[in-house]
Amino acid sequence: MALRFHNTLTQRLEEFAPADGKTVRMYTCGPTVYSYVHIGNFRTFAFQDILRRTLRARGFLLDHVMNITDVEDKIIRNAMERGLSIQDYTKGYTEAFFQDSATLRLEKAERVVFATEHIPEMVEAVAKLGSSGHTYESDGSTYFRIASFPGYGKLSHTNLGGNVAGARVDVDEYEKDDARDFVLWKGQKTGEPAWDAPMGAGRPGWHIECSVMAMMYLGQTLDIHTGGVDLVFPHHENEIAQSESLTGKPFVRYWLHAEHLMVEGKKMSKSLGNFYTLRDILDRGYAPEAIRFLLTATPYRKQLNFTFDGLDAARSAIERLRSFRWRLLNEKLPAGDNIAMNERAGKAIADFDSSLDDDLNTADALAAVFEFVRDANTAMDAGEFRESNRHAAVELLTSFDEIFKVLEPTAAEGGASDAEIEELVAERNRAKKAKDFGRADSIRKQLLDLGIVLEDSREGTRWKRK
RNA sequence: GGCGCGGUAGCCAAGUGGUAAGGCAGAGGUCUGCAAAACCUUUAUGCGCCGGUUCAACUCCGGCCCGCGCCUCCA
Repeated sequence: MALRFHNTLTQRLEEFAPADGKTVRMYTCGPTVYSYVHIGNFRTFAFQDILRRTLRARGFLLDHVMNITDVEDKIIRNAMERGLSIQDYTKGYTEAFFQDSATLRLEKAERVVFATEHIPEMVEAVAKLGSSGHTYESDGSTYFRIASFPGYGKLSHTNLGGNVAGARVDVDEYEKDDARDFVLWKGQKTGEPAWDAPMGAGRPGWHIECSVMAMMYLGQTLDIHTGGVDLVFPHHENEIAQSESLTGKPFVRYWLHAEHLMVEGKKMSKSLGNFYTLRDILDRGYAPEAIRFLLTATPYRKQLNFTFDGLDAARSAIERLRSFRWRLLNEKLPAGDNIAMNERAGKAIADFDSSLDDDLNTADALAAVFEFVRDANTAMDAGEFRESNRHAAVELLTSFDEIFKVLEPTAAEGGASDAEIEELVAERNRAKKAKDFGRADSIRKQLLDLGIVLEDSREGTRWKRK
């Protein structure tokens, strides 16, 4: 079955292939670095990571651009309050974002681009929109006139010509012809950082930033553009209006949007204050893999309610997979081959792949893996899993972990070294052999206090960090 | 009000017009110096509610109720 994605533009499941058949050109709206991003933001970035890895597993090359918005109202306000340049203010948050992403094992986009490094191109785009009659100036700022773009609303499927009764549109705050017109270029106010431009000193609006950088690196029509659902309107709608007004060509072939991470039934957000940063959760002793698993195990188009119970469940689920892998790699197995078992593994891999092909159905993909783990464990217990079956099973785990990336534990900082632990385990095994169980138990206890759990088996003692 | 997503076991969560995946948690059992791990059994006569179509619907159609999101910066 072919790879299929739900396209927000058409509201349908569509077969996907890059326009050139080989390289997927995709753009992701990255963070605005005015503070730490929270794990709700990371839900979307984790989805993009699953997307990247799946595309590559299908043999495509990637040219993925992620922007960093490093000039914006909150950044300017906070930087000015602290007497810092916007560069100095954003630097730490940008680095923290990269660090947190790496901690969650998110691949870095092929190109990470900064808004402040593309101002001339944005100025040029605004000027070009002006010369083609899409803009107007008001109070020093330049606005995009929505009425000049007939397709406006096609992504969010809203008819903006009608009334907006009930919507909280505060018209008074703006000097715009139409409440939905949006700013392309913000005129400088006293003391604010600004760049020179034909339309007056100022700074770019958020929307033009993404259009310009996306098309500059990826061409006039992108294969994929992703973000959270809250960006559908107005951000992505505005990107379409600007971009297509500039080029006359479709801006994006496939729009993919991730649903929100919820907390106690509400969207996790800075403004509600109900958010956790990655650091908050790591401080509570959870491993990054558990967080990654939780964020990715629920398909991206479904709202995901974040709970610590959910994190506990994720931790246990990963542990089950790791235990199976340990057994697969270490247990002595009867010689030979069990053809049925190889076929079983092959079916699991096929199911895993086709689930991901189906709009990245991670929950279904995981089910294929866990079902195989149960069957393989059962076969091992019965002596029906043979030496030569290892290969196919390892292949499944490899396919799985190329996407989910949770099997390798994150190395603990500090604490006992592997060598020290091995020594204690060896000593305990000597004590066990001598039937000195008191000594053996005290070593078990000692290691447990260090966060090390022991599991005895016929093949020896396995240890793992809690 | 408009647009969108969703309501499946204690929790999380797949799914199909033909009789409910998977994970976590719980209970009982096997194994075990201890402890784990693993395995087995067990936990939804029912998939928000009401109608309709059908031999058959959780799955299709109609209506309704509820939750969430967007419509303002926002992943």
